[in-house]
Amino acid sequence: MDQTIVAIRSRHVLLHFGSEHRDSSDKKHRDKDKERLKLKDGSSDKQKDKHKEKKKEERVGRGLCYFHIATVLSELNPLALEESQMPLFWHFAQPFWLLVLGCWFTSFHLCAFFIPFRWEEERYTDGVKWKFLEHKGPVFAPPYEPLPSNVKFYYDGKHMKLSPGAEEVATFFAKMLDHEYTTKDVFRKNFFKDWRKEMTSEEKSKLTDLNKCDFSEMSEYFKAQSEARKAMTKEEKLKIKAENERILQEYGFCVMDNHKERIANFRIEPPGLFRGRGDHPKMGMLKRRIRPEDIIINCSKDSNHPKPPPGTKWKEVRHDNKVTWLVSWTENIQGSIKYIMLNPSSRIKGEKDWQKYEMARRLKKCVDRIRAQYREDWKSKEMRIRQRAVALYFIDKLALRAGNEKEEGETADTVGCCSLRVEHLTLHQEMDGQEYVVEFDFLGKDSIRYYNKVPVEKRVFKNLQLFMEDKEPEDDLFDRLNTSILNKHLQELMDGLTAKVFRTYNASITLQQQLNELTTSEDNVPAKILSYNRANRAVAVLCNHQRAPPKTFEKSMQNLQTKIDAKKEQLADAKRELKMSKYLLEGRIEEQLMKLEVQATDREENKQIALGTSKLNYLDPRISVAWCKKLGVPIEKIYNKTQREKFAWAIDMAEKDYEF
DNA sequence: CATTTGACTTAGCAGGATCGCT
DNA sequence: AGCGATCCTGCTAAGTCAAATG
Repeated sequence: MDQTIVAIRSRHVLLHFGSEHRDSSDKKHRDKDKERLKLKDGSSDKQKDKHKEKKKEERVGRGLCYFHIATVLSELNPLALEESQMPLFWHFAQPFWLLVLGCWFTSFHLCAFFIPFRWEEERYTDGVKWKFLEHKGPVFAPPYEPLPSNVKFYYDGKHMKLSPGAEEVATFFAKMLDHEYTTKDVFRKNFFKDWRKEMTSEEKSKLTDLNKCDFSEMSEYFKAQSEARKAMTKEEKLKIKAENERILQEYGFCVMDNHKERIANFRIEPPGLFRGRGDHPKMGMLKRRIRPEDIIINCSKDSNHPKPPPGTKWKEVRHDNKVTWLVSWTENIQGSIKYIMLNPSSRIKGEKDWQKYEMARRLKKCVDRIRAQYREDWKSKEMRIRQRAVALYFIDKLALRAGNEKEEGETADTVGCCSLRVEHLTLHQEMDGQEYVVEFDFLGKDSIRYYNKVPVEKRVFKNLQLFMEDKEPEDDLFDRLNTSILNKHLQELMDGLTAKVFRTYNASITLQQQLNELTTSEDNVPAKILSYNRANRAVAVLCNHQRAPPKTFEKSMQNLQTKIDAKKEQLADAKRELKMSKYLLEGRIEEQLMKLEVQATDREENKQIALGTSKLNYLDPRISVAWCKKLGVPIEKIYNKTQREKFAWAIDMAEKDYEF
């Protein structure tokens, strides 16, 4: 039994383990385990008391709950704790038997229990997200290190020593010199304006023209630094790695309601020059350094509050358990709030993710009705209803985003469905032998171009003509519609329905259909994976998830082709030589050849498509898990380690017959 | 009611880490 | 072992959407 897990799986008890385990069915160990859940400074005593009160509340709720071994053992069944060292049985209020035999774990490895069961009400009512939250606060960006005196800055050909404040901002620019955008007017203008704000009055009067600034020595210095970093010895690199690990251990985790959880982004964003995506009017602006005085800490009252660095203060410490963030600050470019939150592997994120897919599955049940409804609405005598219906058709059919209005001049000019303008589509009565074709061409999120030619139904076409009548190109296509109106309508059609649910629904259902169509159990594993990637790709195309072709694409394709050719040769050789092992050898080479060819196809088809986004955000992971189980594909071939952590709930939950 | 704010998800990319070959 | 190719992770911008605000 050593190093193994004894777990009896009923349909409703699912266990998930870290990599090191220790028998904790022993009571002594159990107490130790409880100790280990605390952060360094500890807080479990207060917690324990609180938890007694909480027990009842936590048992009611609707949702997927997962617990640590300590939670399960100490909280869910205190009786069993006393009575038995061995398998614990307990009977929950409703017809679900939960059963746990034993478990191993150490303090450094999270051992998560996933216990999906039906609760009767909300786990926490009124939007309460947690009862206990303790963390160490953020890690700040390292302070600015002034340049050595031999690295000089020149203005109009003459050496000039900059004040530390001005120098720091100058280095930001110097580091970007190789980037194309430092040549852009808007970038330079914004940068120079913000740089001047950091200058002393003397510098301000001298430095009046960015074109006369020579950052080349700075730039060279940083390049040399990065070379030096690469050339470091193994020991030095190891030392840095160890230090990073130490920081991770200290600041990278928090305790939320008895779970030790990984924090997603515990490091504060360092200062630098803002680079928005696409044609952003604020590119080049100075993103200022965040100090403790800018930071709002969120934690529970009864926790050990994080301490600000010596000699500093937090802006505020609050105890808001209606939100999930641990730390926040206001960023100076857009004035928006940034947060430190938990890792996707955390309970709070996993639960939310699961809910998202459950919502999409609810849409599946009534999507026919909703489609019938919006088709009916194309004929409405009210313009606003027709617009709403056509927009919804696009969102459903093309998986467009909702398209909130944006403040003009504050961000890049991008649109989604509700914010489409007349200039973004062209109507073709007939095109390439098809009738009623709509040609879309606009920039969407992240200024990614959406280009598509879609045949639509006649009624949609006629409506579009109507909406576009007497309008200028820059006018809104749907002038009687916005996302708020649309979502209110959707809310009436189905509780909790919003525009983005259609993206999730259509993505997931597409994956499921494609997997069914493309894969057979007779295929070998590489062929199955090719099919999986193709199904994934169909979704990525639907959602318009693009990427820049990898810089090394052509070359890597060539290399692969070389390998294929070599393999073919090898196969021909083997066929010529009539040896005993002929068949075996041939078979093996053929298999290798096929593998390579599959790889080539896959890569070619994937040139400009990014699969990651849909995999991570739109595809119900249970579909993939079920597919793997059904076809005997190891889950590791589909999800890497991080992804398996994020989708642990699905991996444990979904059986091979799961249907989205 | 329109507008703003706040909290949260979704997004592509750069560069570091790891892999697999010679 | 060294090296290029590939994979993965961290980063942070840019969306969605509901609630707060005026």
